[in-house]
Amino acid sequence: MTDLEILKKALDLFNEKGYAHVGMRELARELDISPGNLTYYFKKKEDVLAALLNQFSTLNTHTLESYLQLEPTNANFLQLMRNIFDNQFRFRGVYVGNQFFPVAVVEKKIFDYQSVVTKRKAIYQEIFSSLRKAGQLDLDDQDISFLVSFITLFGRFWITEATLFNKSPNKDEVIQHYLFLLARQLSLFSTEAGIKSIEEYRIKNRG
Amino acid sequence: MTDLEILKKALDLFNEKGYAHVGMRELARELDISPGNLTYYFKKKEDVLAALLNQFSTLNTHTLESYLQLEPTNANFLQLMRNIFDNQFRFRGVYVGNQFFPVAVVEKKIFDYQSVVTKRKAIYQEIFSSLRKAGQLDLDDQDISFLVSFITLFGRFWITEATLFNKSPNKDEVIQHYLFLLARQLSLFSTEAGIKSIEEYRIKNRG
DNA sequence: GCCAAAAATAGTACAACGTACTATTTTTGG
DNA sequence: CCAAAAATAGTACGTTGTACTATTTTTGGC
Repeated sequence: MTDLEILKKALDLFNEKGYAHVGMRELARELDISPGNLTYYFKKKEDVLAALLNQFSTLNTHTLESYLQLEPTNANFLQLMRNIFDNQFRFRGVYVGNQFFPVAVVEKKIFDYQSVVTKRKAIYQEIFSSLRKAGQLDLDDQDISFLVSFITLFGRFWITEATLFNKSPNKDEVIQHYLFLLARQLSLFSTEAGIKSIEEYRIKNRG
Repeated sequence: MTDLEILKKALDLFNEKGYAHVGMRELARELDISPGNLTYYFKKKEDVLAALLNQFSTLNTHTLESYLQLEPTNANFLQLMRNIFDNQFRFRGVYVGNQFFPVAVVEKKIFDYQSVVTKRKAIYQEIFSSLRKAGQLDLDDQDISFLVSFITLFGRFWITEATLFNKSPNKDEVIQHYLFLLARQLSLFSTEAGIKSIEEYRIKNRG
């Protein structure tokens, strides 16, 4: 048995039933090991959650890095967001709201969520600034900080809204929906070239 | 002992510690009654949650009804949203994310959350339409449906974001912050008169 | 004002949970 | 080959939600 096998199965179960409704004994049973053995790999259930969050976080970091290689266009930005949305959908079971996080977070040991948020904000700030410089967006600094606040909240909670009633909604459908909303918001601050880029992205991802 | 006394104390505890971290025994102890007696009033912990949600829901309904008496201006709309934000802050402990709801929701017995969301969407649709008719907003039907989607997500999850790290943030501060974001979003679709109305609201509420 | 019925309160118990602890088996490396 | 380490299993403890029963208190009709 390896950590990765455990995390894979755990994520499946969390996605299916929700973190709160998956027990350590159940996870062990699904893995065909004893509960005692499971705690050998992860002493606390929270540790499983934290490990998954770290997986998710590094996945997003890679997604972001490959975006930063491309030229800054609205189309590329939307593609980035689609990829991130994909990641979020894959890890939707770890979006546990504010009921389980703080225990792990406030003590700042296993997963420093707060600093992740701070970094993410800085990155979006950077992204929007470079989209402005590239002539895709037409906005002032206040607009940027508004967009950053918007995308921080929107990009964090769309998946929660989407899975409130339905733990496994149609992936392409919901991502399409929320990406569409995001594109519309972006278009409100776009130059002509920026709007063109958004439309190009839309055409490319329809047919 | 009355239901209302129990709910009052329960909300206090939920706000302070989070729903998942308040036990039935603890709630009983705080009320100076026995656990057995508590279950006489609320058979399940979920029932406490559902009752609080109903309180919250009717409070919002009243808030909304008094708005509908006023003339449709952006200023009045922002005042409405401030009042709703106030309500949400007061009941922030019941915003438990998608971990505890579904059990009560899917079975559709104690609190039909899904229908609440549907109704709320219809109401916002109505509100934006009448703001358009009143010359406050300048938007087409697609814009309205965008704004409705925006405000549904934003209006649901701002409080979750605000309390992710800090269970009791400064109320006026956070409400000011998120109301400011909302006003900016609204201004993107406002007529001159609408923008004026937003500014009037802002002046009135700064002192 | 009594007294059965109802309401309210208390106490106990059970299954499930997270998890700590110990014992046992298997694998590893000099 | 064999001691050390890693991996696995088993057990047990405290806590949780909650079901159940017993007891006390309140109520309403005669």
